[in-house]
Amino acid sequence: MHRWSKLFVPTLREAPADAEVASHKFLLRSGYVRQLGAGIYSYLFMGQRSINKIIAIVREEMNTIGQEFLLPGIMPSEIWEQSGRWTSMGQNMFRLQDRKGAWLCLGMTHEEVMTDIARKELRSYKQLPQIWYQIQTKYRDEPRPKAGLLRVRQFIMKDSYSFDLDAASLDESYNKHDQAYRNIFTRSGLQFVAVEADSGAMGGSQSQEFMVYTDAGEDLIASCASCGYAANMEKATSRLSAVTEMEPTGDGLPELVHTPGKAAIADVAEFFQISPASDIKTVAYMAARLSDTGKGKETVWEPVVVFLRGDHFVNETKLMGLVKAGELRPMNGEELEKYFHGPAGYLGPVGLTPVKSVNEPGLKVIADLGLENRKNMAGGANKLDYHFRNVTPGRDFSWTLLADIRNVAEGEGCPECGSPLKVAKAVEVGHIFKLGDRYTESMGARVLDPNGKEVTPIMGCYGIGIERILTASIEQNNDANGFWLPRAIAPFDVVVTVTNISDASLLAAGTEIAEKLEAAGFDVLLDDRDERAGVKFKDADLVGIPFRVNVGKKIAEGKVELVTRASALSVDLEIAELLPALVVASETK
RNA sequence: CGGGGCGUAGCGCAGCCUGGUAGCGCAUCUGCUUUGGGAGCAGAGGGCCGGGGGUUCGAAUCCCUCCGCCCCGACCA
Repeated sequence: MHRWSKLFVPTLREAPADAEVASHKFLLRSGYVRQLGAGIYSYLFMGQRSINKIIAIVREEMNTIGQEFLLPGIMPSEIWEQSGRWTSMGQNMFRLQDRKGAWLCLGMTHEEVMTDIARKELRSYKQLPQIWYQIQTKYRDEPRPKAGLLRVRQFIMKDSYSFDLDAASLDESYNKHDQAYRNIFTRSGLQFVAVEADSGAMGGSQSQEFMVYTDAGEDLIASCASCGYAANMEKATSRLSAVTEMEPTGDGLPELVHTPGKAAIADVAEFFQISPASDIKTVAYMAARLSDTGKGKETVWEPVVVFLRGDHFVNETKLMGLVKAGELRPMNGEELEKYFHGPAGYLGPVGLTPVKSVNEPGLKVIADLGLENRKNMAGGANKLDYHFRNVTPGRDFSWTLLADIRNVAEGEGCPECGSPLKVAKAVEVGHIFKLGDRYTESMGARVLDPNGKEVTPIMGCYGIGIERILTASIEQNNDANGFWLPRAIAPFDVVVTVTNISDASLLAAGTEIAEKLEAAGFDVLLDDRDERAGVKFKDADLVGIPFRVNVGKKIAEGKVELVTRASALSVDLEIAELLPALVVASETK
């Protein structure tokens, strides 16, 4: 049992001005955390207690499938050079030199170290599979830390790594994590969804994110209420309803039309009296690709042009994956002139000569699936103040690749069942990922298979953001007065508020009740501060504790109040009824 | 990195435009009263006005520069 009068719980009546999202405000106001720098926070008593509870859940579930390690937080550059990530990680990695001038980095993830252990120690298929995990601080020099603990430069991550002999075995390791993660997030009291995720340009076959819906989130999730389909916007697809095609004019071939000043999609659509869905949107990029020039790898910028329906938007994550680009930027005027011979606003597909494969150097044209089987569309003529009509994809222009390259939009048909999709913001709390041999191959991890043949084990990696579980929970459970956490991750299960400690009998009764609850297995905070009742009620509402017991004047009738923070419901109970009532209440939470 | 904003007491802010040596609310400390939803009265303490440079008789205020923090976009637990 802890006595509030002896603790350091610096609550704030007002939120600091630079706190924007609910969890950030409340973490500060409740005295859970204090900020040291951009994306760098100290966890105080209450925050640390909550984090410890989250870690305990994670550890317990992970121990059912894997073995806990603790790897170094600082490491030499060599292993990162071997995996090729010393350069590809770029600015996100904190780098430093030791006194001898040797380069080191702070750990932002631990594939390299785990693989280093694996390659030095694993010799036989008989040692596989392995699942190794750790709960450890990660350092990432985020370009933009924000939203309190949601996006920071130092955070605690549970990261695990599996080593398997073959794909079937990796499936098992992956599925074990899937189940463990579901257990963890369920026990943490989060409303979450598992979604299909983008695997990134780094390769890897399958990837799933665990998301919690909240407006503070940075991701967009498309989901279907009727069949359960859910995917990150980076990956989501949809069914489109048919578009009524325009009637062809003249001989039905592309016809040049004078469209002075009609540069925007909406203007063009209005001019032709068509829906934007019948206009072809042109988006021109330069894409940075790592290219093997024969003498080492080099970044080259190549033109990539996307054509899609006028009412659709390019999904740059999908695009980067398709053309294997590390970076995209819009073409500048000079480049537009070079590849289109026309100005922005009047760009179009007719007359371009795309290369045949995305691996070929030269102009790559990606057409969105929404253009498949369409006809008689409008599109820029690559000439100032002119558009074509009667443009039929496939007949009047060709492409390097026909692919899903657009963002799905709210209301479009679910790819599985056709029901309207919903799009909502969410925060990522976990990610599971099949890596394949990306690291084991480059770093030289090999084992002998049953036939005595040397093979490369394949890996999976799996992460959980510890603080994000806390943050997401606060985002899901707050009101004007503060927040409430599920008992499993709250710093205390119950706060016993003695309304007036100058009444010695009240304090004695409160202390006795607190001790009894503690003995029954609850984590109890006794609010024995010399404050007015109102102050203590306000603080209790603020700091995330799910239950409160008020010990006040009703003690004269042998009664106390049990207040459930989430519902704000209060019941008067005989002291003897309190414990059983609390047991019931905390189980239904 | 691009765009926007902000740095004045622990927290929230005013003062800056139009230079004259810093103020309000909350918090803190003392005393009395009060004691179930952030109490009342009386008194007190607390500031290199983010750092450096410049203009000026004089700078929180004007100019230059650096630093920090927040928000919006490209990245991820």
